Amino acid sequence: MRLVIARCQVDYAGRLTAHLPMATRLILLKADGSVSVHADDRAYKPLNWMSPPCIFVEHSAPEPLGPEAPTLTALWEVRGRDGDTLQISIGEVFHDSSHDLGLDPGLQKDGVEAHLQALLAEHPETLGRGWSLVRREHPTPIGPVDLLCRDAEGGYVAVEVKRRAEIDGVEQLTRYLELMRREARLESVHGVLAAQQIKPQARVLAIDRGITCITVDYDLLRGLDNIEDRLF
Amino acid sequence: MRLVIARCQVDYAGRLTAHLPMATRLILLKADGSVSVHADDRAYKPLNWMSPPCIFVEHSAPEPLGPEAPTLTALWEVRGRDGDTLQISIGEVFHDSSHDLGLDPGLQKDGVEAHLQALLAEHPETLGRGWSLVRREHPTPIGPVDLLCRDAEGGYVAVEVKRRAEIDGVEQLTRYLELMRREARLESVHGVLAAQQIKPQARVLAIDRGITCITVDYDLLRGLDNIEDRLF
DNA sequence: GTGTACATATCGCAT
DNA sequence: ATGCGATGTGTACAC
Repeated sequence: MRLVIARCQVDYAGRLTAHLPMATRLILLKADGSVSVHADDRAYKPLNWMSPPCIFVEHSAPEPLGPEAPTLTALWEVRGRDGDTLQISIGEVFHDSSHDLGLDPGLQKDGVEAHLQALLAEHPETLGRGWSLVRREHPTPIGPVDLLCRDAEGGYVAVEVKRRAEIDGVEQLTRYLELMRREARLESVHGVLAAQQIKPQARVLAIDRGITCITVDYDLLRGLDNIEDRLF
Repeated sequence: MRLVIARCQVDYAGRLTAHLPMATRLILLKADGSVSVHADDRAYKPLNWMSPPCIFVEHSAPEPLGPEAPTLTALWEVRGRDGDTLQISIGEVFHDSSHDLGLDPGLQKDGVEAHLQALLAEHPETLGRGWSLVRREHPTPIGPVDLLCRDAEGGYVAVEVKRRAEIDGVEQLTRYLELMRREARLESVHGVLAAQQIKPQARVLAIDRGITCITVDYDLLRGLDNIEDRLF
């Protein structure tokens, strides 16, 4: 990884064009070939970047355009796979260092939607008394429904699981229901949106479409899971 | 901006929990208080981060847990606004430097959807012969339709503009059309999806719903605009 | 490879 | 603040 702090001017041309006037910034060159240009704010997103795979070329510094023009020390050009280009004109360099970081052992995550879905699959009774799981990832022609259950009366219920449900989650479940109801067996399948948090607008749309909203308690579900761990 | 290259272990707790084992990484501390932890790959995405506003606290180095345990030089804690925490245990430090970057003059973009919408608003005849613009951002109860036009016969047309149209663009326009058609004046409003590129699945769904798909040529539109610039 | 959905999405705008 | 849509979204997974 190479860290450069320098005055620079940046021009990107690809799906859009973008221009950064000359100013002092951090230029980050990673071992994967990627290049990113950071200002002194925004934790997550750089001002400009090029994702790998890409080709980095360093041109010799062009002659100054006039006696008043800033002296450039280098011109960097990064070419992406779709013909995207990132041109970085380097002025005064304040820092330039390289570091060998090695491979990262990687990230362990917990709490994402997949885990929530697994917990609900193991404990369908938390969605409704007497409910049982038919299968996870029940296939429909346009994609899998997260959970297919049966309620206490034996009726089918399609459950869409989200961490935070928004309007597109309702649209997604609506499409699934529409297609599932074309099957005789699932003609009267009911829809349930299960999420840790349901946005008000999503709730309104869901109710308008006869979809039941259930907010689930992730910590409670994890608790159930831990109790089971102790029992077995 | 402060750049630290160090062996570190990171734990994030917030919407999810995440753990990074001890390894050498770049820690970026920006002037806005944000913190991000980068490995030598994954392009511009940090492994962990905390967006501003957040509070940074440096604790004294804890005593080693045993004679074999790695010596920690510092323990950093970053607290976000929603109670998110990022804990960084710092081991050996290979680099530590600070730089004053100043405010960035900012980014200039061109070519995004807004521009495409503006060009189509100025040249509705490129969508259909004899078409005229009624208004941009025509309001509906659930949000504005990009363009409302009238065709050569005086019929209303609602146009959703996208750079690349996918299935959710069709859903969006469908919702707008459903609500617009509740108004007597717009009872028979027609739907048009206008985009530089339309994904096959989106096209199928649109046609199934009676929505017309039009691919627009951005460069051609810009050309029309330039010609106009010369004329006036 | 395409299509689909998820993300600690982030970001910007309007209400 | 919240809602909503766009993003040079990036990323993983299934078909």
